[in-house]
This record gives sequence, structure tokens and C-alpha cells, in this order.
Amino acid sequence: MKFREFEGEVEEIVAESCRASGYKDFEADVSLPPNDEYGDLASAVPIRVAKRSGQKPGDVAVTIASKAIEFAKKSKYVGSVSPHRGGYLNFSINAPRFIADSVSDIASGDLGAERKAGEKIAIEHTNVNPNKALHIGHARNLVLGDSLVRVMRYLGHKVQALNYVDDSGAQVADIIVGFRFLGLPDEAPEGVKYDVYCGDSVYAKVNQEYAKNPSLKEKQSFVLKEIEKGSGEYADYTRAIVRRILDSQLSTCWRLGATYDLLNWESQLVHSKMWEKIFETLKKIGYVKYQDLGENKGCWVIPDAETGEEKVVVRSDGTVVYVAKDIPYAAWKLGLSNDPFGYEVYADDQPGGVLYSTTLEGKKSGVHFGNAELAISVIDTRQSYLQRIVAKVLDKLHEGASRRYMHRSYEVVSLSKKTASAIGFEIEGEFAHMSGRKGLYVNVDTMLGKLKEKAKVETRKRNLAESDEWVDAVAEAVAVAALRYELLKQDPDKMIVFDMEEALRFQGDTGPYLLYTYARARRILDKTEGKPRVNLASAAKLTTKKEIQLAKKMSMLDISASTAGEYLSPKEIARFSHDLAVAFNEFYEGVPVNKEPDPELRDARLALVDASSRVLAESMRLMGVPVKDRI
RNA sequence: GGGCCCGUAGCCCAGCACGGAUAGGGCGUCAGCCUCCGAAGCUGAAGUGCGAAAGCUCAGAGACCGUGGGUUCGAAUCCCACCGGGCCCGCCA
Repeated sequence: MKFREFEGEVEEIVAESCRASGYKDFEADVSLPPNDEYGDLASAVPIRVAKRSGQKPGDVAVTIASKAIEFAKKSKYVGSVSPHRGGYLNFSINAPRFIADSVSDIASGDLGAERKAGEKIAIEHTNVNPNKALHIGHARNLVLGDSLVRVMRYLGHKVQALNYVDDSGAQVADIIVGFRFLGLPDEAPEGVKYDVYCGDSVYAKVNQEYAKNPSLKEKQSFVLKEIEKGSGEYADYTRAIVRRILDSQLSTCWRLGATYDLLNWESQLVHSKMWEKIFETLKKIGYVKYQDLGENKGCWVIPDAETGEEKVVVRSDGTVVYVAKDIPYAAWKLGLSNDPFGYEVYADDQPGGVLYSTTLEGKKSGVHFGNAELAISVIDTRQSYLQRIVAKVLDKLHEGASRRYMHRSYEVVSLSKKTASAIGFEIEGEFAHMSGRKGLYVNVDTMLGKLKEKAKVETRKRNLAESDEWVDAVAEAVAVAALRYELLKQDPDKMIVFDMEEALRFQGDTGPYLLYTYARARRILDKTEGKPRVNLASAAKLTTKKEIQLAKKMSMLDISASTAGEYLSPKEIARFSHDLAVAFNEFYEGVPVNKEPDPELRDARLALVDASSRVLAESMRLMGVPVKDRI
């Protein structure tokens, strides 16, 4: 997009004019000034030069500026250069040319980043145990992961979105225990989602019973052993139940706008024997060691050179611990071991395209997964230690492999005191961590329901003539927008203390604000007699600060997205979208479009509305925030 | 005991990667703006001066950036220590 081109020119000018002034080896750093009264881009290079040469920064700035002014004459988008006595070089943009070019690029559909040779990237996210419905903590994972998938694709990478299903763990076994040993019905009551039923009723009930009746725990280990076998009555039954719960979870994921390319099953990973091969290699190189005495007697362990501690990977009974399942999964993603899987269609009705599943039956379906150049795992921060162990082991399998394995960690979502109280838990501090066992959580479906209810009221108020179906569809979009944006905009390193009341806000820095802004822009375009078109002459009439601000902002999407990709930080897109929406609303309130008497100027403004709304829609798409023409 | 993360207005958050020009938003509070392209929005913080008006000009709420040191011409940003909060360090997943 054009702002980046402008930036490139400025960098070039700074570098050339430094050289021409006899200042060598200075990085031509360019940044946005704190205030646009200084200009549209600035460089602090004179300060650095002055530091080395002992001159005054302001004098250096004048010297370099005199050269820069000459170089700028050849440039396309640099309007003027001026030195600042504090030691800055300030560059202003050639607004008419910049706006005319930006608008026509965007109007022709060019919303993308500079296409580089895309990498093959595997992004793992969601990974919810198939025994319960998604709660808002899982939603944070999903939103982060799915937005990363979208951003990476926008940047031109070839992305595989992976969802890991732990279909053989204790949590699944608990559901089976409930059905088979506590006599709980394996059908949900009328009107209750299957995953909600299993999580809210079955899982909670089974855990209560464990506390009362410890012998029930033996049933759990019995079920686990049966599942492990992979065949037989219990294994088959579990497979069917897992599938029902998973499908129910997937409907929620899809509702949130997240889709996947492949499901990886833990049971298949275990049966694939990948671990056994890796284990042999690790034994051969002496990285895993057998302990014949001490507290880890009878176990295979890997040492941690830094802490001097060791991590058990194979228990004394020969079974593997959790991290030893993550290692082959990571190795498979990066193509560090042979691919034991076939691939088959799991769902062809997924909104974003076919969802595949691994299989050990050998069917390939003509598709390929794994073998990625980069693997990103969206996993909460509590697993950072284990993820570091996985990375270290990868390095032992293949020199430097850990550089291609990235853990996108994030803090958990907890509940505010008020919200905990609203669902029947009186707590000590200001917030409480969610707990599936205790039943202390807010389900995604519940939250979307509340958001939608409120959105319906708000939407109906503004659209008295519309059908119920129409209002429903809009309210659904508003609900999803509100939740996704809320979970995405905050830094992943910060805990979200979720408060129901606050999350129900549709004003200010929220998803619905973006939807509203887009609809506002569409309204202008729908009502107009004019045509969105602009040329150099009419662009020159766009002279107000609000118009220029909007034009600049809209052509920075690619810059924000690059940052988001580089730092695995999709909240950059949230900042961008909000800034763009603010710029649009200020423009909207500040200058007339359809009421503008000068038809040339009106059309130029229309073109600006058209282009900026396209960019807004694209940035919303990158966050998985739905877009509606009217709300 | 070892390690990771967080601490910025009454509340919630940006900014920290790459040190630089008046620390940005949102909520809330208060005051305005719908006969004027959608008020899920915008403007302002009793205002001053110029002007017929659009508007311009000046002024202008809320922050010891957890605390204390250090590095630097310059620190919210880098380094160290401490305080407060959260998390992890399992033959659970």
C-alpha cells in the first residue's frame, strides 16, 4: 500500500542525504512523529550524527535537510522536507498524489501487503478437550489463533490451521464414566447443546462423585485403558461420544468464525509409533536417560541443564507423559519425522472449506499436511515451561529446529468478582480463575446468547421495518464482533478479568463500533447520486486534516498486518481498525459528502469513503469480525 | 528455593521489540450537538480574542508511567534491586 511506498522513499532520501553530507554508517530510521504538525514521517538521524560528531543536532538537521530537499524532488510522494532545531528531519506527504494513488489502488481491490515468497506455516489453536463446551478462556485461544491464521494468509503465507483433539485423556474418560457407571443418560435434554450438557451436567456430576466415592476413580483408569487399546466396545463407544461432543464444539467455533484445515487426534498420534522412533533416537544420542535410583527410579528422563532438574518422559510403568506426546506432534509439524498419517475428509460443510482429519488407514485424499517451515502453537502461558522442553528436544532431533517452533503464549481469562457472583460463586479476591470441575466458567454460547439478546433490542430500535430474520442475523454478527474484538484487542501477556456487564458494551473501543462505522460508510455510498472517483486535480481539493488523516490511516493496513505477523500479535489489527474507524467518524462528522455542492469534490470524498470502508472491512476480516452493510 | 508474566488517570487498556519532540485511547463524570449523509456517533471540560458566518486563535479536566538506584545529552521504554499481583516448576493433561 502507498504509505509504505512513501516510507520507503523517505528512508532512501535520509540514507542518500546522510551520505551526501558526509555522514557514513547511520541507519536511516524513520518513524511516525508524535504529532502530525511536525510532518507525516520523521527521522532522528541528525541527533545520532550530532552525538558522534559533537555538533548541534539542529545544525546537522539543517545540513542534511539541504541535501534531502534536492533528493525529494525526484520522489513521488514526498511533499516537503524541513529540519527541526531539536535534530529531526520532518517529511510531509504530497497529499493529492498520495490520495489519488491510494484510492485507485484500493478501489481496484489491492488491499494486500507486498507479496513475499510465502512460508509454509502450521498454526495450532483451540485444542479444547472434547468433554465440554468452550468457555471464554478457550475463546481467547481460538480468537488469537484464528486471527493469526488470517493475518498470515493475508501476508501471503501458506497456512495450515490445526486443531489438536485429546480424545484419549482423563477428561474424556470422565464423561464415559458418567454414562456407563453413574447411569447418566448419553442423550442431552431437548434443546441443550451436546457439549454444554456433557460439560455442565456430566463432567461436573462425575467430579462431585469422585470426591464422595474414591473407588469410582478406578472406573476412570479402567476406561482409560480400554480407550488406549483402540478397539473394543469402550473404545468404539468413546469414539462415537467424542465425535458428538467435538461436532458440537465445532459448531461454536464456526459460529465464532474460526475454521480449521486439519484435526490431529491424540489417539492416532500415540498409535502412529512416532514417539517410539523419536525415543530411540534420543536414547541413541544419550539425551534421555534411564534412572535406576532416586525419586525417578524406573523412569526415562531428560535433563534440564539450566536448572539441574529432570523431566520424566516415560513413567516407570512404561507409559508416556503428556509432553512426550507433544514432541512427536511438533516433529511432525516441522517434517522432522516421516509422516505416518493419511488424510480424510472430516466435514465438507465447514463454512471456510473442507475440514480434514488424520487417519492411520493410509488414505491420502491428495492433500498434505505437516512438513511446515514454521510451527506456531497457541497455548496458554501455564504451559510455557513444557513448551520450552519441547523446543529443546526438537533441537536434539534437528540442529536449530527450535527456531522454527514458536509458542504463542497468552494469559488466561478469569472472571470478575461480580460475574462470579452472578453465576453463584462468592469469592475472596477481585477475580477468580475459571474451573471446569467446579462449574465456575462462562460458556461461549451463553455469552453469545446474552450479547445477541442485547444486540437484538438495539438493532430493532433502529430498524423498525425489518423482518425478525434480518434483525437476528445482524444481532448475531454484532454478538460475534463484540466477543472476538474484546478477546483480541488486549495484549496476550495480560490476564483478562472478564466482566459480563463490561463485555456487553457496544460503545467506544468495541467490535460493534467497527460494524457501525462500516455501515455508516456504506450508507453514504448507497444514498449517493455521485460516483466514487478521484484524480490528481480533485484529490487536491481534499485539504482538511480529517480527509488527509483518513487517507493516510487507510493505507497503513499492510504495515499493521506485517507487525502483527512478525510479533504474532493480532491485536495490532485491533488497534489499526479502531484508529481507522475513529478517523472515518471524524471525517464523517467533519465534512459533508453527498451534501457537498462541488460535484468533483463530492466524488473525491465518495472515493475516499469507498476506499477507507473497504480497508476497514478487510481489517475486520483479519480479526474474524463479521461485516454487515447495515446494522 | 528456581523461573516466567503483569504493575501507566476513579476504573480498563495503548505506547516498551527499535530510548528522542506536548505519555495515546476507552469506560465513567460534567457540558453541548439529531428539521442537516445513521446519536452503536461526534464535540468540548464553565472559557478568551477575531469574524456576518464557515472557521481561525489562545486557553483548557483527570497520570509522582509501582518504588529506589544506574546507564545516557535524553528513560514509561534499557540494566539492577526491591514492593505488590498472577502463573509455572507432577510418574496430571
